Amino acid sequence: MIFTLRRLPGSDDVRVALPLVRRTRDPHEGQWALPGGWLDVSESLVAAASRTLSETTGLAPSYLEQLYAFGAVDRSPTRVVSIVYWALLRADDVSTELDSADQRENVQWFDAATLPRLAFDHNEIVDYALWRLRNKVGYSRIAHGLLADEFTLAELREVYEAILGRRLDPANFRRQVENSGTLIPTDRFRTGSHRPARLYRYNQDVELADRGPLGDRD
Amino acid sequence: MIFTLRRLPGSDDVRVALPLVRRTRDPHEGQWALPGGWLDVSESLVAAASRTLSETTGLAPSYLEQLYAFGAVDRSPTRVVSIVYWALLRADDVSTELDSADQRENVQWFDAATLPRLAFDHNEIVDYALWRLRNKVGYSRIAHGLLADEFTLAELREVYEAILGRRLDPANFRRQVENSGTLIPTDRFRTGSHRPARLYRYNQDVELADRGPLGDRD
DNA sequence: TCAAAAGTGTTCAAGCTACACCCATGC
DNA sequence: GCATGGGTGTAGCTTGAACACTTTTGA
Repeated sequence: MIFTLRRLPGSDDVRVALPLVRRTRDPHEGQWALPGGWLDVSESLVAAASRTLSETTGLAPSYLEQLYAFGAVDRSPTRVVSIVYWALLRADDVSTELDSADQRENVQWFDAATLPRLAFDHNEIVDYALWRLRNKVGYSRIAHGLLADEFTLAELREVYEAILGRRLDPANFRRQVENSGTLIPTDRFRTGSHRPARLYRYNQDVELADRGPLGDRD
Repeated sequence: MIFTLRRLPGSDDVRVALPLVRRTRDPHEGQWALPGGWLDVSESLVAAASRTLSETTGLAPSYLEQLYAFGAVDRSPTRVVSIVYWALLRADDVSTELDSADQRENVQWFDAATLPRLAFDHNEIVDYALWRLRNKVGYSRIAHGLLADEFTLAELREVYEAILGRRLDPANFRRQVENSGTLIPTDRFRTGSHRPARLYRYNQDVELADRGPLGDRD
């Protein structure tokens, strides 16, 4: 499951988007489904997730984490246990790649809020992943995975707003994120419209204890 | 992975305890390991976890949740992917069963804080599960899974203290848990020493949004 | 000069912490 | 009576929400 942000063409809104693949074989042929693949005998779970991701989008994720193992007996005609991972892609990486994606005609990007009916139990999986994403944005720095190295506070706030689905007070957001100690101000500014905004970087030193003793392994 | 609470014989302290099984075959023969088993072709993941649990302890869990899927290539001589579940048992259920457990000589209960070196990567798995338990006690009502139907606030606080590993202020604990709306006071009291303490039940109606859209399924 | 975003200050309410204090029971 | 845990009250601090306000740019 791959998430990124896209600016809606007609409006100023930023939305969560994800790529789906059209099924070309019989269980649910023609329907859209999450990209997936089989685990190789000598391949770790993350490695398999990473490989599948790259086969679908041609990109390396900026964040990758196990979501859940789905194993109900009736979720597929044949018995399948899916160990689902979710990933974040930076918007600028995606945009440089969109043209080639057009050529993979069986891959298409969708707005996460308005998905069609998907194959298998994939709608439930997406719902759960979106719930995790919304939760996690509050207590970890995954927003970083959706931004370039340097960004303004307004851009960071846009990410939070897209994920949480509601507006945040710019003044309070600034203070909260500044006090968290995870941001380093640079001496560069983003100009172009109105008053220039200071650019920030994420502080790599702060441990987030995001995943507890699991850390970055597995 | 099975958790319960036990009162230390010598002291008044309550500690988190878990059962381990002694390996009787070659990878890590003789070492202690988490109970586990193979997934049947027509068996859901929870069902397999539940079955393994009952085969180990002869008991049904009061709480059962998927922990994580471990799939590093080198975690076992042969390739094994373990989808680990964790469970809670009520202390009183366990104590009625302890005698028969003595007969299963390859099963033994350990204090979670002072475990020996376990087989495979099982120490890491326990660490991660304990971290999840500590986190989760803060925002969900899993403490319920370690208590009888009716309990005093002091007993509930003991559960929190055992899991978190620190003392809590009785006055503040009372207010927090009362204001959470998850407890229903009964008109019964626990007598026997000093002033009788009111017994409480958990309010089954409150949704905890514990696992998000996953709910109790899978 | 004006619109609009960047950035600062202030107030209010809610929640948590520490701790003093009263209440009811067994011994 | 008195020790002890059950239970209540309260002052101080921190955090977050709301919103008024100042600053700096492009047009």
